[in-house]
Amino acid sequence: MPYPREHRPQIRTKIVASARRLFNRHGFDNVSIDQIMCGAGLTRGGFYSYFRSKSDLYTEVLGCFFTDPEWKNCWEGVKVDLASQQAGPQVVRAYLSQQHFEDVENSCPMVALPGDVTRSSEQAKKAFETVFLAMVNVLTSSVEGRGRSRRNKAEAIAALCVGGMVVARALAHREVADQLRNGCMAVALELGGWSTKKFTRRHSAATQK
Amino acid sequence: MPYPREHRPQIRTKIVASARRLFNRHGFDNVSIDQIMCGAGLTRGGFYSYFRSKSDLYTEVLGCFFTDPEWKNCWEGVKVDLASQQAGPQVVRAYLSQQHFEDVENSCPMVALPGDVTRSSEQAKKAFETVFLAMVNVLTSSVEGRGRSRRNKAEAIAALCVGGMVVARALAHREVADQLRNGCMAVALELGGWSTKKFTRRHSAATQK
DNA sequence: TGTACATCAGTGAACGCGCGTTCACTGATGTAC
DNA sequence: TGTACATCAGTGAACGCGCGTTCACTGATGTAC
Repeated sequence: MPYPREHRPQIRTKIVASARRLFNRHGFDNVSIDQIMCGAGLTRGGFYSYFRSKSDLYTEVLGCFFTDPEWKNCWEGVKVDLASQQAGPQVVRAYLSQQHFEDVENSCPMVALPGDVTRSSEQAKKAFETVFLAMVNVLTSSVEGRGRSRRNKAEAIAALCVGGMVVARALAHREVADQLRNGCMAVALELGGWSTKKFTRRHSAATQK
Repeated sequence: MPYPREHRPQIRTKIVASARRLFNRHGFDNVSIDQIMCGAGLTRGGFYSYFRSKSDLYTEVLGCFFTDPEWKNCWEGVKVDLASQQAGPQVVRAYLSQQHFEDVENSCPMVALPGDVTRSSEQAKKAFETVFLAMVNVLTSSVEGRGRSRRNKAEAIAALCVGGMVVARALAHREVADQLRNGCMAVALELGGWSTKKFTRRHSAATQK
C-alpha cells in the first residue's frame, strides 16, 4: 500500500471544500474543474479518480449544511447548537446575520445555489430537499404551537430566512439589503414566538395565550 | 426608409420575450445567443444590431416584472390589479399560486434568477432591486399598520413570497413543494392582515387592535 | 403602373477561447528482503 | 540500515465541442421617377 489509508479521504475532503467555496461564489456553470482542483492544490487530471463527473461533486457539495455535524461553526462569531432548545432562534439569527450575508464562500447552498438546483438533476434536488427539511426540523422543535400549524410556521420561517438572504444578496444597495435582512429576522423571530423586542409586546400577549 | 418604423421595435420585443422564456428556464449561462435568436425566428448574427452584449439583454429581461403595466396577466387564470386596494393579497396569492410555480417560462425573474443576479453586474442588481422595491411598494399600501413596521412587514411578505417559491422550485417532491407554497401563502396573508382562514382568529383580534 | 435603386435588416461562416473529459505517463510512497 | 520494487496518486497534453462575438455579404423593402 504505497500511500497511507487516510490520504485519499483527506484529499477528497479538500476537493469538496474547494468546490463548495467556488460554487458558492460563482455558481455551478462558472466554475471549472481546473479551478476546483487548483483550489485543492492539485491539477485537473486527478479529478476523475475522485468523482465520476462535475455533477456528482455538485450533489455532494449541496448536502453539507444542517446535516453536517461540523455545521455549527460556519460563520465567524456565529455559533449554533443544533441540540439546544434555543436552536430555533439561534438558527434564524445566524442565518440572517451580517456574517452569513458577507461570507459568500461559506454560505448555505440554499442561498447561493437554488436557481442552479432548480435546473439541475433530480439527485441535486434531493440533496437540496434534505438540507431544507433538516433546517425545518431544527426550527420546528423550538417553535411555539403544535401539530400542523407548528410545522407550517417552521416552514415559513425557513423560507423567510432563505428568501430574505437570497434577495438581500441580489440587491444593489447595501443599506436596502441590511434593512431587508433585519426586517426578515424580526418577523421570523416573531413568527417563532422568540422575539424579545419590537413587534413583540403587542403580539406575544396574544400568541402565548 | 426601407423598413416600416415599427419593424425594429417589434423584433426587439420578440428577442426580449424569447430571452425571458429561455433565461427563466435555463439560467443565464445555459442559454446561447443562437437559442435566443432562434426563439425569435432569427439567426445568431443579427443579435448585435439590437443589443451590445448578452449581459445588456439580461439586464433588460430582469426589469420586466411589476414595473411593466402588462404584468397583470402573467399566469393563466391569475390576475392582479396593481391599482386596486386589494393588490396586496392578490399579489401574494398570485405569486405563490400553482400557476406561477408551474409556469417557469413566465416566472418572475426574482424566483428564477436571483443566484445569477448575485454573481452579475451592478446593472443587473439595480434592475433586480427595482423589481423588488416595486413589489414591496405594491404590498405596503395594503398592509395593515403604519410607518416603519408596516414597511417591514411588506418587505418580509415579499421575501416570503420569493423565498417560498425559490425553495419550492428546488425541492425534489411535488407534495413537499405544494405544502411549503401553501404554508407560505397562509403565513404571508396573515402577516398582511388579509387572512380569512386558519391562523387568523386568534391573531387578528390582537393585531387589529 | 412599372422599374431601378439606395437602404439596411438579417445571414452564416469564421475567430479565438475555455470547458469537461480522457489517457498514457511520471514519480512519490511504503514494503519486502 | 539500505536497496529494489510494486503500487497507484497525480500530471498535463490532447480531444471534441459549443460559446460570444465579428464581419463581409445577401436580399427584402419602400421610394423616386
